[in-house]
Amino acid sequence: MAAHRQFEELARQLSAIGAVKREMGRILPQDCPPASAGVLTLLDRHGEMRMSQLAELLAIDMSVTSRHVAHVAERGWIEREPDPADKRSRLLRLTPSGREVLEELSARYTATLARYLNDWSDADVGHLNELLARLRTSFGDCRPRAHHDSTTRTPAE
Amino acid sequence: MAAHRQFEELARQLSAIGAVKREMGRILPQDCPPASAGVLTLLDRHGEMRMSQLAELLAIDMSVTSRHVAHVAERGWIEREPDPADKRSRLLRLTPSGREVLEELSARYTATLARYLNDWSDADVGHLNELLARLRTSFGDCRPRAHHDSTTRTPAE
DNA sequence: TATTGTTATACTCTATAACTATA
DNA sequence: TATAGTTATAGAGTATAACAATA
Repeated sequence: MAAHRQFEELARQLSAIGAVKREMGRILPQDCPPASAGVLTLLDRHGEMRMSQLAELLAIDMSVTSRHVAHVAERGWIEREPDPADKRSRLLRLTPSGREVLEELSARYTATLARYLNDWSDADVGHLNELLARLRTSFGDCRPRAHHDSTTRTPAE
Repeated sequence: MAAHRQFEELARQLSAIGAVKREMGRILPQDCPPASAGVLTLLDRHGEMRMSQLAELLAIDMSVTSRHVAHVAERGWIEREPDPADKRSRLLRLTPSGREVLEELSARYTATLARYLNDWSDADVGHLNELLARLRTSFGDCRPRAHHDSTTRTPAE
């Protein structure tokens, strides 16, 4: 197990990494906020899925997911078909238009990272990716749980 | 330079790491949102400073910094004294009460990370810290710049 | 005239709760 | 009764612009 000091430093790094996330968000195309980019990316990687599955992958509440999905659906980037197996559910699927947006996203993301990280080796980026993935796994299901005790916050961010 | 594929993956990891940040935010004490914790932590690490310096360290606009600082000042966690060298500026300084909050923050952060990352070695956490610090350095000054072109967003997050 | 900091406004993101429709 | 999804409401975070005070 790691030292107290390392944990304090990690808390600080996590707090500060928001600046990088914001910078990445700034390069997105018009009408495509970071949340929309996340929805499209996950549908591309995992294929057709239901709202609840998407919310699980995004690690956010389904109510929030619903709005993000509505945003991309209104722009024609995804389709929402009723699930024949359960009429309460809707199956989400990328449209050709959505795939075009994804192409643009990919181009902008990689161009931006290639610019900022021009002195990073492939192994460096790979290692960071692995550690971030492991960090998320270690935190497991981070979505809000019911019954918080009254001494802790239940914030929004 | 790293491969296209690695950059796409990093973009995805950065997008998803928000879940971990939110979980860390949930364990903060009442009346102490993540932004307040950030202000207190930076004042502790770097000592007394001006608004503009704090905004620089937080990598957010000074207008936002002003509000975060007001929040912690209203709770008596910092003092704001006029800078004798420049009457436009105010020097920010932790109070004993602010240091007590910091003690609590440190305890909660480390306890939470120790729980989630119980199978991480000291070297693992250290390596992640190094890579995150390097990532932030590579992005340099990520705060918003004037004169964006019209094809990119200028979001809030 | 330029800079430091504050305030007003708007937008993004998220959580909780109430609601509808279906299982 | 329980579950999938939507909508309304509230709160946190940030950016831009306008403003006040000082350099």
